[in-house]
Amino acid sequence: MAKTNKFFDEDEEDGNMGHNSGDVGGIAGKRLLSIIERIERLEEEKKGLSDDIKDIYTEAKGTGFDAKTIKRIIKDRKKDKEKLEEEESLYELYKSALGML
Amino acid sequence: MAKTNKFFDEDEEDGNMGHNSGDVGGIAGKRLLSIIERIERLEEEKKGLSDDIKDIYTEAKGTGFDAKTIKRIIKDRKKDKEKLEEEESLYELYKSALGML
Amino acid sequence: MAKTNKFFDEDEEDGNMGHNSGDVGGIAGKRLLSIIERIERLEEEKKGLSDDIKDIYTEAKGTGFDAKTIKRIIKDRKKDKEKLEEEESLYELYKSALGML
Amino acid sequence: MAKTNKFFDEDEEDGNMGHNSGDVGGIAGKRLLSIIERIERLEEEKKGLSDDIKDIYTEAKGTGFDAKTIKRIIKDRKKDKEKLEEEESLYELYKSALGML
DNA sequence: CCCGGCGTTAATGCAC
DNA sequence: GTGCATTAACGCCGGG
Repeated sequence: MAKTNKFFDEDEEDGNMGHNSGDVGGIAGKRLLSIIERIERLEEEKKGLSDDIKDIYTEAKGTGFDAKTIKRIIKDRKKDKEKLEEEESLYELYKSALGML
Repeated sequence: MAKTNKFFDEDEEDGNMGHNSGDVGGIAGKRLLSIIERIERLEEEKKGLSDDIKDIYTEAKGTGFDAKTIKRIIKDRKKDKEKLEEEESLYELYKSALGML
Repeated sequence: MAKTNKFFDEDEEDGNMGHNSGDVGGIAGKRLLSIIERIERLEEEKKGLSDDIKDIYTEAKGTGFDAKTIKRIIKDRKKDKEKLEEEESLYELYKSALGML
Repeated sequence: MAKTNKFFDEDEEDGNMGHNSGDVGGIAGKRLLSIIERIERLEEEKKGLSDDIKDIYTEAKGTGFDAKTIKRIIKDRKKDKEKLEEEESLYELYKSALGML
């Protein structure tokens, strides 16, 4: 097997376990489950926020605004912010190159 | 103008205003700005969560787990069990028809 | 099974075949294979074109041009062709209401 | 200027030209345009092929095949057999560790 | 030579 | 159900 993986590639201390049983269902399984559940929790929160945003657009449309144009404005504002950050990072880079950090 | 819009399509009460003054810069502008800022706030929170998720994957990789497989598992868990089996059986059927078994 | 599929959902004329054997390995399999091979052929051609494009970028870089900037130019030229004036005017209107001009 | 560029960074043979006149509008401009147009031509061809592929999927759906499954099959056929089995076994392992079998 | 970031492209979900 | 907007996956690229 080329790829390392959590279950089989580490040295096995326990010589008594059956072939390839490893940590299956054991500690690594618990860690894996923990990772998965943390991610799932965060994704649910993300989904909640997406729904909130969608609600705002729906409401805005209901009062006569055009959602597509609003999205475009938001994109513009984002771009402006990024441009400023880009300038900042270039500034930091130059300072770094000059040993001013 | 085909599309309704917040600024020009409503009945105008004030016959004295100069050309195109309407609500521009006034109440509708304030409402629009409020909408935009609420959305931007929520999108920032979403971005934060996305970053958190990315961190977890990074950490998981660092301890020997395979991110791609984890994503696949999470996808499975989201999917209705019946639908999943249906997809699998169709997949096997096609492979069988192609002599890929 | 909810989804229609080429092999099992059509009325079976041949009452002698085993349950669910259908066209597996037979005519539908041939049609499926044909579909797949046609798609694969086209995807190979696409890959060839992608490689050609990549070669041009490599050559351009070799003679002192900046690939990233060229890509940006090409994107701009594409966008120019797509621009819709109606959206443009509404966009300007909203920006005006926000004092973004 | 950090990045090389076709117009200003080369040694100037012609000492009489004004500051920064370089090849702008001259030979390098022609070469750049040629590069861009060659790329655009190839990208159009790519787009044509993409459309052809889309047509085949549409047709396949029209005769009862499932596009999603076909895509999965094509993906499989592209993938190295050994790598595919490796992925599958890791996937099964993770499911086993999670008690999803 | 590996890795993380980025740009492109495919897949999903949503609105009409 | 179809087209579109968002989101996720893939592959390339430059830097460490």
